[in-house]
Amino acid sequence: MTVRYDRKAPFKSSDRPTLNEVASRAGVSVATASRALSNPELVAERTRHNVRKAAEACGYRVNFLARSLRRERSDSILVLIPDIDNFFYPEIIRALEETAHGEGLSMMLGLTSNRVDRESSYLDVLSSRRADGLIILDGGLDRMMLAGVEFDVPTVQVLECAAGKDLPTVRIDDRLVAELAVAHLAGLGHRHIAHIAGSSDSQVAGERIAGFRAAMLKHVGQPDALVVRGGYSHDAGREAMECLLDSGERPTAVFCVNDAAALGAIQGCRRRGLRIPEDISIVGVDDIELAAASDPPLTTVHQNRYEIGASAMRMLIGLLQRRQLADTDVVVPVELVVRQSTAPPR
Amino acid sequence: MTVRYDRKAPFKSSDRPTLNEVASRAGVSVATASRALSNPELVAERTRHNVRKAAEACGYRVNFLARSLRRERSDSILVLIPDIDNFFYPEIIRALEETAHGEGLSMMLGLTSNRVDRESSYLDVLSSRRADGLIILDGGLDRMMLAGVEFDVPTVQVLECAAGKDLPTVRIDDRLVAELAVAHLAGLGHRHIAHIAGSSDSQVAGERIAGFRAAMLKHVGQPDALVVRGGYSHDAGREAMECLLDSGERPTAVFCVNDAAALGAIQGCRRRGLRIPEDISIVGVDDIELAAASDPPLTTVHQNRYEIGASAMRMLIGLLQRRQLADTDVVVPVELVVRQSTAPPR
DNA sequence: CTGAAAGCGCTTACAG
DNA sequence: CTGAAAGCGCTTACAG
Repeated sequence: MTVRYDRKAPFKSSDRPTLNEVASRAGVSVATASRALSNPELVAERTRHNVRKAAEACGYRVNFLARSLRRERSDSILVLIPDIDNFFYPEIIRALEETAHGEGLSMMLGLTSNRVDRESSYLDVLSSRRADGLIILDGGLDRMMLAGVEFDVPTVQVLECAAGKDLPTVRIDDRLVAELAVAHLAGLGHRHIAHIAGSSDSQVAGERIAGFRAAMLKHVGQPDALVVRGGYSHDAGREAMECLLDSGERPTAVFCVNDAAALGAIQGCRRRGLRIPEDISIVGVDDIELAAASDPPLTTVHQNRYEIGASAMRMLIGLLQRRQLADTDVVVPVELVVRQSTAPPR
Repeated sequence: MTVRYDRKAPFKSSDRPTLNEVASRAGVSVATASRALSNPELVAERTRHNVRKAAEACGYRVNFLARSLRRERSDSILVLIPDIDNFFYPEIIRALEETAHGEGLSMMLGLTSNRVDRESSYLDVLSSRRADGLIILDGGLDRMMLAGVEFDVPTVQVLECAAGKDLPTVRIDDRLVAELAVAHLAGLGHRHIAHIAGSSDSQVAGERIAGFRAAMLKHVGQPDALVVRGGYSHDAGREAMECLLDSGERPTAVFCVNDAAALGAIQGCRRRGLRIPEDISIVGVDDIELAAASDPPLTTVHQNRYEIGASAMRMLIGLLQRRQLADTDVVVPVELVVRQSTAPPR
């Protein structure tokens, strides 16, 4: 490997061969050189061959900036996520990236910390044509709509897709998530089931609460089941669990809004001297890597995060190519995974 | 919020106002309009004001593709990481992104899965001028050098910076990491200390092994201390620990190559009926979020991942601006964090 | 302080 | 199948 980058001299892009160079080496016009490289079927085989050899000989690489300016598209996608530290996102990002890369698109990543100012500053990236489309996770669009931000770019919303009813979305059925969890626990014989919920401004949390109540009515005949506000983090789950136990409540099972909270809840139970699953059964949601590795391994509702990411990117690519929008609202299936954190009540 | 994007009609970029439009609204030439917007100090105050008003009136946004073509830089950075599922990377990515965004640069993210083909396919992004510079994590450059890939773009290597001695790097002192861990354990009175190491092709793993041996010699006077091959994952740590115990070895303390392996090792100990820290003390490296939340909270060598990412991006920005390269090899400090997974031997 | 002009490197109707 | 020409939307020496 030769590292040709010279740190003393300025990095000159003009040293690089252009299509002009290729064309003259091959003895054709730049138009023909362009065709030979980008639309080979428009050109005689002989010409094609000559141009390709010339391009290779001088190490030609197309200048995407020029191509993009001319074609009026950047072949780049902007992905906005609120918080990359969340264990939930990395696999979605991987799916997005691999799907984009497979189609020859680049992926720009923007982190918003759920802040409208960051979100709207990224819309500049779109409006300045650095990206052709937007994939936005977890309700960013909602916030922007509330803040009155205007935008006009092909967009797919992923999860937390509340307000933008009109935009294409990829999500899961959060009521079904709760139904699966409660049906499992009720099937084991539990009747005192509590729900540690997400933060109150989250649409996902709301749907899971509604699903929990509906499922409790259906399977246990209990309309006003116990719901505690918690959050999506380990700490939030632990604190909610400790509060719950300290308040004198003693459910035999707890359905937690996600795995992080469920793992926190397990820790909270332990601190109060309770064993899992002997004293309390715990169910999470997400099926993060840690769920299987925890002690005990966590029963949870699996989300296919790769599929969520891949669907979203495919949908956006379809939008950009103006294919029909048949699947304008994809619901990715979920599935209960039974492990050792749940057991019949004693 | 108005969603002006019309799904039936093609998305026409030509609907958008150009500098030409702004110029004629303001009654000046495009040259002056450009200056008023990009280099306001070159223009009379009156003119500046008129141009800005005109730009605002028609909702003008600069076309970055055109600007980039003209300026011969994309104001975009490519970041290549092997594996986003690793808990270690997200905070580095956040630091990279925030630092880049703070300088008005976009960040493109490429995932390589440690595969040379993916890595070199991303070099195309550089050579086609979609990005001005490269930040590469964890030895990708090494592999490419071995594979004979050529490239010539401003680059900063982060961690696992073996072969490219000549390129700017940001890393930690992996020997010091081992020294801190062993000194702590030896200070508690441990003499039978084992090391669960990383995979053998990793330079980081090699340095930590070397540091471990040196520290064992220094603090315990034992030159051939026990080293077991493990890996960077929870499972690898657990399996290594189980192997170690099953082989009849019974160290009183174990220094693990990272936190994931350390948490796995704790689980392995538990499965063999051993308590942490009463029977065995465990030290990790990284200080991932989980380290503090685990049971018991893990003693570990903290890496400032945010600083690693931010330094790398700052260094690359410096390179691109041809500032001097004084700090061409930054070593980010590490620090021992003592929690409850270590105690004196019984 | 301002404008006319050249040019960044491509792609693509339009003729031939 | 190929070439000459226009143009994507900017920025920046160069004159004035």
